[in-house]
Amino acid sequence: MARAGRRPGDNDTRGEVLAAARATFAERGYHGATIRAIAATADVDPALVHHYFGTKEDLFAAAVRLPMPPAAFAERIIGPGVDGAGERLAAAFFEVWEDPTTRDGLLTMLRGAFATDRGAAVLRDFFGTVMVRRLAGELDGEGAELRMTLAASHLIGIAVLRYVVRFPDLEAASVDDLVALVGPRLQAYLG
Amino acid sequence: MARAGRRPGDNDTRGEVLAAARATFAERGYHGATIRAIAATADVDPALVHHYFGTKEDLFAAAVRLPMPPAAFAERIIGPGVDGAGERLAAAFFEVWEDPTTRDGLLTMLRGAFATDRGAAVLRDFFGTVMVRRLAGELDGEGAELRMTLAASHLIGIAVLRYVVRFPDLEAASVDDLVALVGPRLQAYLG
DNA sequence: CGTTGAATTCATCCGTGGTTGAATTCTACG
DNA sequence: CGTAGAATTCAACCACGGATGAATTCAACG
Repeated sequence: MARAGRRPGDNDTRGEVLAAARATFAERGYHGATIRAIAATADVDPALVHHYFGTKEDLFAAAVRLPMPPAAFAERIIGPGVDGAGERLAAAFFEVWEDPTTRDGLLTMLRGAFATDRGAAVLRDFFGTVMVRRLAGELDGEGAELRMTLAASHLIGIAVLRYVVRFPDLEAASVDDLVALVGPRLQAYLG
Repeated sequence: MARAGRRPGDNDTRGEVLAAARATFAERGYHGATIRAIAATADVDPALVHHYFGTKEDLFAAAVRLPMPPAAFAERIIGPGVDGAGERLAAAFFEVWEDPTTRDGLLTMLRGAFATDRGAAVLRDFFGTVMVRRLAGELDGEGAELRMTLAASHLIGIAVLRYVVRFPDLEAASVDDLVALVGPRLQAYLG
């Protein structure tokens, strides 16, 4: 079925391919996700994937999506001041990770950091530029950058255990409980 | 060079292959590490790898090494009581991760958790049985298991950023500084 | 020394998966 | 309508990498 040639009607196949790529990268990681599998998910020929996105690495780059403009993200955390920034950070973190729209893109980025050097670089950049440089700039005291990095590392670890490894205790916990527990620990690093 | 047949002398080739496997898995992850690359590192024919360790998955299982008997590990942390357990946990964590002997095995386990379902299961088991069940059992208060899991997640995150992604701020920090900063946050979860 | 078995390499097979260029079907626009 | 170009599939190539079975060299032991 599905013979050669353009399909009738008005359709956004490119978008479907991209969504399939996100879902597949998120679920199986860079190497585990094959172009063929992505194409199958999008119900499309593998060649079409290349037609739209070029090489697999290009497709990966297109699939990595940040939840919101990084600057806005940082602003939202630190804008109201250092007080309560820990809880705001935790809340914002879970907000984007729990949203099915953005989760796949984030998972793709996180898993990518383990799969390819370029993926690791993406994560380094994201954290370096946005989180640490911008947020740590507002903090007082010694070693603000290191403290900010440690706060970020905690969130990374939670993402790993809750969304990748699916550790039962963490997967079962409610977001409210998590924010209540994690927020103060983050605040301890920031204050 | 290296013609067919047994090599003269008394040598532990099997051990060298295993070490090469650990190093390669640690550096490139499960999929990135090829049997051929491992064999080349050990200066050996690929077939020999299979001869000793069977399938690639078997080799991976052999390469994942825990730093010490998990029970002993847990005992060391919680044995002296809840007081100071946070610092002891942090110290023990960095001890095994900074030791080049054990680091490759741990990296293999951590990266493996991202690459294959089985790898994720290994990590789940390790944390589930040892860390959480054993350690959380000694804690007081509500949600001891979740709190313990969160403490563990922080350590995982640090491992990711320091040893996998190689985030500069974290890589540059001294172990003493890290223990001093992280210990109290872990203690906050435990107490 | 001769024989057995372990250690090691050789040659090769085969599946998987990224990639490509040509062919086919549709839409848009004159 | 006719033609240009975009969307889509077809068919195939080719490299990489895991796996295997036979052949070769050495050690151990009688």
